Amino acid sequence: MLEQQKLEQAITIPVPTEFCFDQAIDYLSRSADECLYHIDNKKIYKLLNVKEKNILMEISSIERGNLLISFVSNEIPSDDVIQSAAVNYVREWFDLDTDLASFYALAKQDQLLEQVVQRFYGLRNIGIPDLFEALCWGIIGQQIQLSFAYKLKRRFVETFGESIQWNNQTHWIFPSPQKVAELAITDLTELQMTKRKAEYLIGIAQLIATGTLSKQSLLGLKDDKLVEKKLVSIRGIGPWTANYVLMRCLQAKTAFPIDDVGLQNAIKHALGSEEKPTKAEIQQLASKWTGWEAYATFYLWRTLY
DNA sequence: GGCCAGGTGGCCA
DNA sequence: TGGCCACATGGC
Repeated sequence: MLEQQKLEQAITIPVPTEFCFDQAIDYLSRSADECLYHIDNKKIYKLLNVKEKNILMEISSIERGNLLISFVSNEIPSDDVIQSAAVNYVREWFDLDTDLASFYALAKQDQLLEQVVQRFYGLRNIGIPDLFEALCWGIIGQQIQLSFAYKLKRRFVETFGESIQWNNQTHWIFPSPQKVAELAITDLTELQMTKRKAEYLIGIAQLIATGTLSKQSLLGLKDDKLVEKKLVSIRGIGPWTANYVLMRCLQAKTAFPIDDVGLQNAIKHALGSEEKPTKAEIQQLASKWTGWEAYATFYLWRTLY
């Protein structure tokens, strides 16, 4: 009975050739402190807000590697708008619309990427489709170790986000810009954010809550350089965060956080070098990645964690 | 206890 | 533009 109800509501999403669900699962499993989705028995559970409702999705891999979205929990949407929002979210989250063939062709000829793409074949640039979440995650991660960044994010989400209970598990959704816009600095410094980070997060929440900044408006700009310029003009967003958000949220293939210390370390290890590469050396290496800088970065990061 | 972390803003030439 | 430097906080 229950099984039948699930099947009626399930949606199949076809996947491209170079897609590997297990790679996505491995990537998504990299931190025990991750709180914005839950993985159990190769199924991903993710709370999504559509039309003022929090809907719990279950994403799994079925025959031919295709993805299946089922809606679980109390609210099972029959609404087309909600269903298409879920499909769009998953397509963006797993970057299913990119043809990776030319990236792999390029990587085959590249000393740094050759081994890496073999090891992570089928890995997609797993994204953060929500702009506010992507910006916050970038800012939270500035200049601190990733393990601590996850802890800060968890505290932030569990303090100011919403949640539902299902199957003995709490499922969280990222705090809304409206909620964060009204916070005081001390609300965030109590979580052990620095004062400056607290200012950045609240400031950006206010820009989004008032409609001054939106994903749609950024995507409406003519090219990615303009988006970068717009983002960098916002307090708390420098070149690193702008490119990080371009690559994780706006699916910009040429986004390249060149100053990233993780990228430097990944290249150092890949080259078996004693020292981190200089910016000029990275630029030299990246000159062969034209059009695929974001994917190259994402795959190199993957070698670290 | 010192150095490092998926940096940024501000100041100075 | 490009180069310093203060900033804060946990991890190792």
